[in-house]
Amino acid sequence: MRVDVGSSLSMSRLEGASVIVETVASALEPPFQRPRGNRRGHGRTTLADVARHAGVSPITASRALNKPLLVAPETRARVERAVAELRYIPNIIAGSLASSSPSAVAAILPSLDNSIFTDVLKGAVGALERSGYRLVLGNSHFDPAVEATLVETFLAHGVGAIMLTGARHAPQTQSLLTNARIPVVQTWSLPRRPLGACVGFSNFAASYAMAHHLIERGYRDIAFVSAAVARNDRAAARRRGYAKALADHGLVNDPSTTLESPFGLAAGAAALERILSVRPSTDAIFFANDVLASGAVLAALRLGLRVPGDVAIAGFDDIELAGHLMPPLTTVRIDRIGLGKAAAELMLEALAGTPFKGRRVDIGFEVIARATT
Amino acid sequence: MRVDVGSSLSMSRLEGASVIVETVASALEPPFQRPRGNRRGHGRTTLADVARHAGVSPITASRALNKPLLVAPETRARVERAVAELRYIPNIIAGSLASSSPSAVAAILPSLDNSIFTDVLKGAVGALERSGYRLVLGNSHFDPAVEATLVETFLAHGVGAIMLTGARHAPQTQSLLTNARIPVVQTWSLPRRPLGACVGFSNFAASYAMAHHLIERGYRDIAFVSAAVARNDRAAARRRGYAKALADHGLVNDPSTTLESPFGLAAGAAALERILSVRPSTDAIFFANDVLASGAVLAALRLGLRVPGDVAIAGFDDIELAGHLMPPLTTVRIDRIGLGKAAAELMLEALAGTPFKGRRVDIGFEVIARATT
DNA sequence: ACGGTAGATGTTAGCGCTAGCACACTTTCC
DNA sequence: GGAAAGTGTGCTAGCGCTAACATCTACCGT
Repeated sequence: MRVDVGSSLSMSRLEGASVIVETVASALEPPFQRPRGNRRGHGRTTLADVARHAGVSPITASRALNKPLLVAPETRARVERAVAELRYIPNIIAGSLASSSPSAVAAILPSLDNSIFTDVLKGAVGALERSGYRLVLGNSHFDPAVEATLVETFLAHGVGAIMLTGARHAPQTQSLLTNARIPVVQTWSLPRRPLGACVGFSNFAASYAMAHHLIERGYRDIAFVSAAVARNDRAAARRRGYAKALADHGLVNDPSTTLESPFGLAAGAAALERILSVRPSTDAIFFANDVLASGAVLAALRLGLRVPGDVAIAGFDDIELAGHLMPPLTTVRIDRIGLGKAAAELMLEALAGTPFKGRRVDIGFEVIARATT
Repeated sequence: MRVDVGSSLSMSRLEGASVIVETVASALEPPFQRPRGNRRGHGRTTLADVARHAGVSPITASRALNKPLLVAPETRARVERAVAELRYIPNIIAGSLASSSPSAVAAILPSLDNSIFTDVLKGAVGALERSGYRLVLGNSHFDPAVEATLVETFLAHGVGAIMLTGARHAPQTQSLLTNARIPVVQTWSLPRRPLGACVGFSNFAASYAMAHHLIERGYRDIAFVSAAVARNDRAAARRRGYAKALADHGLVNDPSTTLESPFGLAAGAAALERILSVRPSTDAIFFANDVLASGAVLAALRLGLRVPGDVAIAGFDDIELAGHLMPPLTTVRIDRIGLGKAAAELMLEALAGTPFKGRRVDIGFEVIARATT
């Protein structure tokens, strides 16, 4: 295994000491003995310092900060004053080691380039806001091996729950997760037998619906572009939904106009040009994500192609840009913020003890017919 | 102080145990005594278990994993086998408490909605990849109070260095940072007296250059739109640069066409309409970020306005969309990935002991004249 | 042969914090 | 009025891991 790159996003709650501006920490160093062999030379203020300053035991100081209701108001006030005067910053590392209770949950996203994932994040952060759990985020770059390493890292850091994207994961990921016995939420799709719970929608059905919409509009010579299906089970499901719709209506599904594409506006533009050169009779292109579709719409404008006159274009996701394009893009709307929120809430419920295993939350989808079809 | 929402992105290095697929952990639980009063009922495999299984002392097992060169190859192999067989996952929390050495650095960004910040992230993650430090990311939502709380949280978590966005910070942030005595890198601007080091460019000069470009092209009735300057020192500096350029060329700087705007394509569109209604004679609009400018270009297309015929539009940042618009957007290019990389490298150097304080790295800017002006 | 040095492993003592219990010292109740 | 049930605080003993030192073995040169 090699170096792994991940990323984490955390949300946290921290009681802040009001800050006294003068520097007092060293002046107030207690004159008492330090245990010999004390290794910390850096002298960061500890809870013991605070306790001494407040004239209470360390455990009382700890309680005053973490379980204020168990401490007499007057004692608590003394501790709080000591905290402020010493500019005490708790050592959360030590705290969570001692209590061995998770203080964070993790989410692993395949990318941060696409705003669809940051929207999910937004929803999750919102739901976690008042929970007391931080959210740590990993970026798997659509690589199952990186995902597995991230899972391992997060387990090593003691997260209480993990949110994954998609239904397909490395065997190692699954065994790590099973072994760790922590709640897992899969997002963006609805596996029949989720690892823990899942929140998503039927990518197959959504894609089928969009393909159906195109066929209904009268398009007959349709092309399809998605991300590489090998690394992306959502893209794979969308391609299946598209293929099924074509088959159900007796249309040919030409493999030469069923493309896999990298990500980005430029890639969408390239796919458009490629398809029109491979098969000029194409009358509609269904892109399995809006960034590609937007790239194509913008390219059409540059090339002087009329949309949908010369070629219709449909997308998937309903990103902000979709509605601002000229013409505005037909797409499939997914409530990404709701998805993130639901996933986070499932994790919180699981951490609170609610039965969780096997729950499947369908957030649905909506075909938004705008002007590119 | 209140609940704080942040976010973190981490990059990490973790030696992975090769995984044996059958579940062996419980079967291999050592038959030996457990110290009485052991509080952990969950039975996660510890390093002590591994050591026992390998027939060595815990410290040797620790060394075999963390300082392999200090351990005889044969012993190391035994430990590694034990790790694999027991599916041992190290407890990083405990490790970093014991060693009290930082294992992460933090970056605080004002937003994840704008791809310019995720680009910086990309650069930073790249530089940190092989360093052994994780990167933790906080999202301040352009709020200095949230930033202060994030700083506090990160200090509580023991990060070794912090990267901030912009030059302006709450007094509390500054005092926390001074007190913590850890390296701080400020990004996106070049304060004369940085808290630690800084990496950025002159927002004033870049903005001046773009305004100069517009004036040079013959535009005389120029408007300016930026984010709210009160919460964004970069926007403030850009507005000053714009104003200076106008003044230097004897042009009027009409306050009624100097706008502050929320973020997003829709906001850019609204700003365009607002300016053209307030002052129909406006011949150019300089947007201090590309998302607003792009929203305006797209809106112009919808409204049937010719760009630059009816109104010229300039942006700032050079996001991907800028080059794909029709017409492609004139903007200021910033090497954001390079910025993130340089900032991360500064942190690493500081952690390695290189003198650091006061270093100012100018990454420059480049006016990209495309077709909207 | 000897101390000397390097290499490999173990012993001890915490890192800073918090469960779990123990211990006053109330307050409440029949 | 005495047991029962709080309330507030402190002590002890770790959480799982690792720094620092101590050992304990080769192996070295002179």
